[in-house]
Amino acid sequence: MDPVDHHIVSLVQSSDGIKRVVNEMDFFADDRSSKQHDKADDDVHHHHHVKTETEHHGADQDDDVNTGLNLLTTNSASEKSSVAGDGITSSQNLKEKQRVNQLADVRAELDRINAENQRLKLTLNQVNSNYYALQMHLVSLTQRPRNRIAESSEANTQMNRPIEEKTHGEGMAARQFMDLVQTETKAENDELSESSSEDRCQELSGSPGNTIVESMERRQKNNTSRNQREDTPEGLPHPAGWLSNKGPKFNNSKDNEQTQQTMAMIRKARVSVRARSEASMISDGCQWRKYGQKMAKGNPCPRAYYRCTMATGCPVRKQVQRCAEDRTILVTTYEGNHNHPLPPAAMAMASTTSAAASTLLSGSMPSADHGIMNSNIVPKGMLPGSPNLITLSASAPFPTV
DNA sequence: CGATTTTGACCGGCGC
DNA sequence: GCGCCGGTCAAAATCG
Ligand SMILES: [Zn+2]
Repeated sequence: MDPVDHHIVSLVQSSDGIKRVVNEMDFFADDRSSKQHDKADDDVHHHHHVKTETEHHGADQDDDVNTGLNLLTTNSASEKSSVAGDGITSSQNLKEKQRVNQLADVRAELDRINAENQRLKLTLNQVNSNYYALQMHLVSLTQRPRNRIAESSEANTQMNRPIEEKTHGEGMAARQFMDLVQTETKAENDELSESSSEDRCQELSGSPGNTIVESMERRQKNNTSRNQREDTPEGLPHPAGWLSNKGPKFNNSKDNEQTQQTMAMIRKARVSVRARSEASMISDGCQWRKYGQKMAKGNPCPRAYYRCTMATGCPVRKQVQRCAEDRTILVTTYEGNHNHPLPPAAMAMASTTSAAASTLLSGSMPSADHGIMNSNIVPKGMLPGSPNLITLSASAPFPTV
């Protein structure tokens, strides 16, 4: 159980590749140089620049702080003028000067700290993104041998039923992945989620036994809403934990943007898995509490809403729905990232989904080896009793880059 | 008795 | 504003 998880962590921490990758990301080199000067103007400038792409909250805070300082200066200025009438001007002036200097220093310090904060935030984004990429990689690596074993040992009747076509499909899978993502993302699929469920079923049945990867995309509002919206992502799992021990410097402002987008996407990522199952719910290793059920408009099958109860406050939700006519197909859509470590069985799936989603949505991982990722992403060996896994798709709330 | 399911109410977004 | 719709809440019911 734990070994797998632990394996991930250790691999993350000790891998040279990661460190190198992390080192590559250094997109505030300019800031650092300017920061060393401690020049207020530069900092302010950067600050402003940052403000545009930061979250709402931070900007407000900054404004508040600045106004407060300004008020202070005005107050002291008035005081000075009133006192200056007495006659002792030089000492007062000096005092005043000192004070202003102090204030400037404080302000500069504050700006610097803000910049630092911002930089750390970006760093965290980067690291998270890479974490997901690596996680996916690891899953793909750990799953391939398992599948091979499963294939070799044909004895298992219902357990770990390997998907048959996998032999040559490995390289294909990834490519299909990307291709489909590209094409389908480009093509306007307005509301794939419900209305086109029939189509998807057809697609699915059309190539039964073959892994189909779709990318459904539900555009919400404008693309503008992606930059901010950084409000306490409770969905972020352990990565924050091992992040703290290191403060790597980052580079590559180009990757930065991509990373941010990727992270934003990962946060809202939806991964839908369609499986062929008679059971009403596939066991994925997590505990779920049903919190709702609705009848979908287009099809007679109700849709059930579940919430993860493995940890209090885990934001992960999933909805399970049966396909309209082919009732044997069960569509499970996961949303969010787990708050807590998952049991390994669940990890096989969940990490795959989230990580695959990250890859899907970002198109290409920032500063990660693309070559190694071509391994099979689709989870195959699953929990006993779990049906053949047919499809996996991810959706982004906005058109992918 | 605690956890989970059921199920109608409720709510926010969106199109008219 | 109104009604539809997808999604969630929460009280009651049910389960183990
Ligand atoms: Zn969870």
